[in-house]
This record gives sequence, structure tokens and C-alpha cells, in this order.
Amino acid sequence: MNQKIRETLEKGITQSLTTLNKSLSWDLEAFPEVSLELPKDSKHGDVSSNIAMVLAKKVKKPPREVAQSFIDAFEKGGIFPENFVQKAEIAGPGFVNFYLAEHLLYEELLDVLQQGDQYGRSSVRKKESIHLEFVSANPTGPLNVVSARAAAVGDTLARIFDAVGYNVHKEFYINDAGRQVRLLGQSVEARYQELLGKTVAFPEEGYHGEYIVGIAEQLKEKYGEEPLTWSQEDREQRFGQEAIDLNLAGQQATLKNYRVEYDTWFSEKEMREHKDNPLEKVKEQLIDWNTTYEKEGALWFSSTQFGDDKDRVLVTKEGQPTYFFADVAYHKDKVSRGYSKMIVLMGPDHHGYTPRVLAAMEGMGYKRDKFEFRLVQQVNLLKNGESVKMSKRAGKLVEMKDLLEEVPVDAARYFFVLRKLDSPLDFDIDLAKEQSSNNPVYYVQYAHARIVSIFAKYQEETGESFPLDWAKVDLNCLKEKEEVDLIKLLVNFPTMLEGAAEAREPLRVPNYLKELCATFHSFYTKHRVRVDEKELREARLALIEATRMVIHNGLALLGVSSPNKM
RNA sequence: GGGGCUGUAGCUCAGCUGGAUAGAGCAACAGAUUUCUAAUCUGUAGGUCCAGGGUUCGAAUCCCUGCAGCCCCA
Repeated sequence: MNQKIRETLEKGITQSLTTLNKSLSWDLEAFPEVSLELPKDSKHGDVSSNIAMVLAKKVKKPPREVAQSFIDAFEKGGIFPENFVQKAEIAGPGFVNFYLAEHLLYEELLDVLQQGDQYGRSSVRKKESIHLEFVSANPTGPLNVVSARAAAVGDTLARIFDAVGYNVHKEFYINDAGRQVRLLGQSVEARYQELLGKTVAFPEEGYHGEYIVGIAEQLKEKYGEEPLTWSQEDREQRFGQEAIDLNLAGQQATLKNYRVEYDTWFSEKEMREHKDNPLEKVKEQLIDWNTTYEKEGALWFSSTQFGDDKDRVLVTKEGQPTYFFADVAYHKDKVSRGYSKMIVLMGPDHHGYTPRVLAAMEGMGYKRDKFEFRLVQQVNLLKNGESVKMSKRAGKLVEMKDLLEEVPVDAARYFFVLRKLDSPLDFDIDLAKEQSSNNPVYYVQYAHARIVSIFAKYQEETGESFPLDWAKVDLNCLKEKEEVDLIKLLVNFPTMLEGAAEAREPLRVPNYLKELCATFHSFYTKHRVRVDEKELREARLALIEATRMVIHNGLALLGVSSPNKM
């Protein structure tokens, strides 16, 4: 059901209700909200409405009686030309089911063909902008598999938002300042000393990962023994910065390879060192609004008055700004850039962090509902049916890069989007690698390749070129059940996308694609495209081209390729 | 101790924001190629939607209570 059909129906319903309201003296001041949905079962018509059931109580009549009055008014109203709604009937407890004129479906199919790779895109929300922050992993090490999930989900979500018409800004926040950078510098420095054969104490809370040794080796390569002439502090600081740069470059390369491109990489360090001193501004603003106090030498933000369960330190007694403080400044920066919505995808360990940031935003006079914090749950890697444990402490983490060396990007991205954000996800490495029917990615890609191959064969035999002028093809001859089912699914693509965007559920895209491809495969098995009869042949070519297009558009949203051959 | 998430077929999960007879895939069983790709399709079997209560025309879906699992914070 496209927008035009929905609007026309809604208009007709409202007009019928207005008539009834007078003639039956219902005396309603306002009509309840009409819900129009696509029934699961085609026996229930093309569009189903619960209008009678919602009205029943208000007008104190049984639902089926209300439905009958409604249908009478609707049909007598002469609101619709006969070629819009064929009939409306009562069903079950009081549903009103509309049967739309057949030609509408074929017009929508033509629409799919004419819009091609633009089909599903909308410009309704042109003025609304969304800021989407995702991954934002610490630059103290390589990306892990949770980042891989967040990256797939975030990037897909961004593509969906873009498609339904939002102005999307993708950002990666780099925590390249503060204590962890010092720790990183100390860790690298210690490994560097070890490489030169010296025995040093490894910093207590340092980073133990093997990649630290790798960084130390690179630095040894670059500087030789020269750093030994620097002061200990200089070494730690410079090594820390170099390590951050190396890690960040590594993360960027991994993400690029994963087809994720950010609009901006926002550096915490640059923000802190900015001449406008944003942190100081935040402090002044919070003090102005009387939301801070000093205790034991530290500066506190009284976040409890905004619903947090305890107050938070902004500046420690040593005069160091906390991470929280920097985050508040960062979010304020986002606000100043004027987005209508700011969404953050957080890792599972950051839950509990939301209330304090929201508190701070409210404390500065910003509206809470401009922000959305969403948790992306953990990833459980499975190999040979057993879970591969990750432990950052022991330095044994499964790197995103390693995963991508084993599993193709197409499969990885597809798998990571296959669950709701807040459910933990089991990632079966063996299944993702498997080139078989068990693998859901191939199921969808295969349908695409199959269609392309029909066209290839057709072209080879007839020498005709594509695309045909679809507007000249008689689509009305697509009457078989499988054909109609397929068309109905195809034209539901835009609605599905809207839903996915509003619910922030990228998983609806792969689910839709699976259903679409199942319907296509079913059609393919039962009917031939290259039949002798010209009219039917061209109509079917149109149908599968539309299918191919929608599969392609759907896969593109997931950042997955649509192969022509498999 | 506080908080978050999850609980649907033997397994992994959907269920379009409250609709009609709860659906897929895998596994099991029985079938389908003289034909455009069998990485496919058709059928059979499989259910106390964790339990109990509430809200209403109507609940897997919303609200309480409890149970179980995973994870954060202290």
C-alpha cells in the first residue's frame, strides 16, 4: 500500500464517518485513529481496518453492526470511483476489509520499474537531520567483534535513514585524551624497553595485548635507540600519541574494508585543546544553572535532581576533568550543530551511562527527547559449535580484523544485522563461511544471480537489449497466485523501510528480503519466464526485473553486494 | 543489594508497535529436473508463546508479581 492509496482510503473513511456521525446521531467530537493494515491472509482483502471495533464501544453498538453501517455509507457515499475500491466487506469480529481495484497493483509494479534503484527512497523528511554515533571504540587497541556488530548495525541504520529521507551524519568519537592515553604510552614504553633487552616493571593497569608489542616494534624500527635519550615522561607521552595514531589508523582501515564510511571523526583531544575551551563553557553553563557544588576539593554535578541515582564528579580534586565531563561537552557540541535527533549506539558495558548524560543535557536546558541511547548487546562467537571466549584483560581478544579474514564482508555484515539490537547475538563463524543453502546471505544473493542469469539467457537467444520500455508492457496479465504474491511484497518495500527506520530495527530488511526471495523462488519453480507468448513473457520479465531491483536495493542498504553470478 | 536485557517448535530465531487459524530456517520424514542456476521448490510432523494475575471487543505483544538465564554497577 503506497502513500497515495493510504491517503485516499483515509480520506474516504473520514468522509463516511462524518456522514454517519450525523445520520445516526453518534455525536462524536472526534473519530478514533484509523488503523489500516495489510492482512497476512489474502482472504482478508488488500487492506484491513479495525475502525468498526474501535467505534463499537463509543457508539454502544455491536462491532459488526457498526461495520455494516460504515460499509453502507462508504459505498453510497460515491466517494470512490469504481476503479479504486472494488468492495468492502465485514469479516471476523468486525473487521472491514477493502478489496482494491486490480489495476492499482500493476501501476505500483510499474512504479518499481521506473524508479529502479531509487525505489524505496523518499524525500518526505528532508528537513530532519539525524546524528548517528556508533562504534566509538577506544583507540587504545584494535576493534573487536562487538565493534563489528555495532558498525554493521550503525551503518545499515544510517543507510536506512538516508533512504527514508533523513539527513544523516555519521560520527566516530575518539577517546584520545586522558588517563588511558598515558597508560597506553606507559605500556608501549615498557614493551619498547623489553625489546631492547631491559627489564622493566610493566604498568599495573597497563594494556597487556600482544598488539602493544607490535606497536613497540614499529617504534623501535622508526626511532631505533634514540628515545633512550629522551626523558621517561617524553617517551611515554610521545609513544602514547604514536600508539593512538597507529591504532586509529588500523581501526579506520578495518572499517573502510567493512564498507563503513564516517562523515566525521571527532577527536576528544582536539575538543579539549580547542581555543574556545568548550569544557570551560560547559562548566560555566552548569554553574550558572545551579547544578554543581564542590565537595572534598572536587567539582560535582548534581545529576540526582535530574533522575540519576547519584551525583557525578566533573573535575577531580587533582584538577583533572573526568570522562563524563568530556562526554557532556561532546554532547553539547552535537547539540550546537543543530540536529533534530541524536542517536548513540553504545556497547553493552556502557549501560548505566545514559541517565547521567541525559541529566547533564537537561541540566543545561536541552530536551531529553532529542537524544536516543541504544544498547547494542554482546556478541557470542561460535566455532565448531563452541563459544570462543574473549577477554580483554588477558589480552586475548578476538579482533574484528581477524574475523574479517575468515568471514567475507557480505556474510559478516548480514549476520550482524540479523538480530534485534538488544538481544545478544550468536555469530556462527562456520555457518557464515559456509557456501551453502544453510547460509542466509547466499539464499538472497542466489535469487539475484538467478534473475540476472535469466536475462543473460534471454539476451543471448534473442539479441534484445534491456531495459525494455516497461510502460509499454501489459502487466495486467500477471494473474497467477505466485505473481500476485510477489507484486504485493515488492510494493510493500517502502512501507517496510519506513517501519525499520522508525523502530530503529535494521533486522527488518534481511527478514523482508528472505521472504521476498522465498516468494520469488517459489514463483520461479512453478512458472517459466521465457514463455512463447510475447505478452506474458514481457510481463514476467518486468516482474523479475522489479524483483531484482528490490533485492538489489535491499542488499545495498545492508552494505552487501548483489552478485550476477554464483 | 540496585539496574538492564532475554524467555515462542528438538535447535537458532521472526512475529510489521494490540488483531482473524502464532510463522520461517535447521534437524526428521516423504516427494519434485527432457525446461531460465537444485545454493531451489512442494508436502508431513512438531506449540502450556516461562508461570500466575490484570487491562478490553481481542494479549505472544501492554501493566503488575514471581521464576530462570545472561550482562552491567557497587
